[in-house]
Amino acid sequence: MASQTFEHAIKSYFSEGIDHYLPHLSINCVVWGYTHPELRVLVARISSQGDRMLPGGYIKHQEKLEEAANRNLALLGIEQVYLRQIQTFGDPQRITDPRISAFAGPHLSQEILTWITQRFITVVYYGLVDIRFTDLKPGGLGIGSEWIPLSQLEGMFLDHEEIIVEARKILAKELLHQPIAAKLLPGPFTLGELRGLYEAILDREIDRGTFRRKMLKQGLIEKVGQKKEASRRPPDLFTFNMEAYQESLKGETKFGF
Amino acid sequence: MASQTFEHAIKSYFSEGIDHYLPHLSINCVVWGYTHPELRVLVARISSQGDRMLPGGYIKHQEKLEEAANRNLALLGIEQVYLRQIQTFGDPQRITDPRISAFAGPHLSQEILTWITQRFITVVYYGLVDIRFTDLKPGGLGIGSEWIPLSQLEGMFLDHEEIIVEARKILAKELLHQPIAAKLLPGPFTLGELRGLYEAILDREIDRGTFRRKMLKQGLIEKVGQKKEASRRPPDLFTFNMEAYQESLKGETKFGF
DNA sequence: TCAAAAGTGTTTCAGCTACACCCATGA
DNA sequence: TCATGGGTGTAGCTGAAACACTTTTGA
Repeated sequence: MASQTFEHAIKSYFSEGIDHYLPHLSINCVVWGYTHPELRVLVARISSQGDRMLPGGYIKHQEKLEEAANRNLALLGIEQVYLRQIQTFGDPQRITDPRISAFAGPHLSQEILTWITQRFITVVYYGLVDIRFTDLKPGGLGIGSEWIPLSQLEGMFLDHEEIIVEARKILAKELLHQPIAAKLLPGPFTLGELRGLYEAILDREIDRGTFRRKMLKQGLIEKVGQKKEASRRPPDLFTFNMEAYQESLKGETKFGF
Repeated sequence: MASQTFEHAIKSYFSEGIDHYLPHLSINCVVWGYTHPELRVLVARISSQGDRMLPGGYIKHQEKLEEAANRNLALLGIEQVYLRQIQTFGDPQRITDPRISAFAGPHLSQEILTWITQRFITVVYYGLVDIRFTDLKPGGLGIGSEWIPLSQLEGMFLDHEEIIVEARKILAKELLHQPIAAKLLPGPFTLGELRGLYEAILDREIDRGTFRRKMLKQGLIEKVGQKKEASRRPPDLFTFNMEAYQESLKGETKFGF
């Protein structure tokens, strides 16, 4: 997206002043999206090479944690996203990255440099969005953002790759208890696509027949038509029924495979 | 336990100086124990009335989060406890409690008062211990600690009751995926006691026969003798087999009911 | 008519539930 | 002998897995 420097982005982020934020604390978000048949993560570029970091930022003095997460994501064009706090990373060693000075740029004030290199405890949220209805825009820390597949996590800043790996585990667990697919792929979708999503998250194959019966039996999705496709039988199209979805959250339904 | 004032405990806690700790950050622990047939939580008294808070404290500048949790628990006599981070609570409103000035005492320095009333983001851990092998000792913030049943959460400080309720939900979920009973009741125990633990956590009855077969089939517990008891058939005694326990953690075994 | 993916049917099996029945003990 | 809780047996249900079979389409 944008084509400014990371240094410029940092200055811009602190235009209000550093003392608007709580020291030692940061927010990071692992936002998941799905483009058949791949699971993707939102990352912010911090160099014109392959260096990347998780989207995030700092917390204002009178701001709730989730508000901070939402505000920092909104800077990238992600709004009204499903968010859940997953874990807080606070190892004193986590802020060491040899690239930090190279990225930051030579013209930052001492105040900002001190801020950037302090110890951070970062509260991590994960988010689920439908990539198809999301438009990224330049902004926030970083010089543009993008959706990258899980197989391309090279070059992540600090401990951000580790954070993503942890978030990945939580995602797999969560899938078995909550119908999170409804957030990643609300519809319309074919059962082939939905099954692809489950297979991507769980990292294994699922029998087609079993999958169809199980999903339909849950009563969370409903048929809305047929998809026109080339060279083969057109598959049914479904969407999640949001009323049934809300209802299901009350019970202890199992969504696993 | 001890019989000092909360004010004294606070002064003692800061004897090294406030600037040893990261501002705006605290640690709280929800430590679970089980005395047949009740689940209990460790709390610290902060008044001679029924006012209580979760054990916890602050984080040193070069200290890992889990180290901070362990250090603050060790002050109460809890050591080598199984700990897991569960959630971070950071609502700006969470620090308001009308009782705070009454508890703190009139002779605190301005520095300490400012510290106590700042905004805190608290990283919460939960712990599992066998109450039978635990000796509480006076120390830390608070004027003594005790194990209270879940039905007696009145008088908790700040949002600590809410934190316990959240931890309770996580405990119930966790039980289905990890053999956490091994930490609460390593053994020896009867299957009646173990079943009581499961029923307490899950808050429902479990069929005796089903429970026995399922537990034995998992292969995590082994018979070690018989218990002498009055007026009825003596039940078998079991312990967790820690080797099998460690092994089970690698797989994706289900421990649910 | 073929290939390909979607949809459906069916068999088998594992595991859980619920309940009945016995066992061992001290009063 | 009885009451009590512990241990065991078993019929029946549910649901998942695996695989075969049918359907629909454009090439």
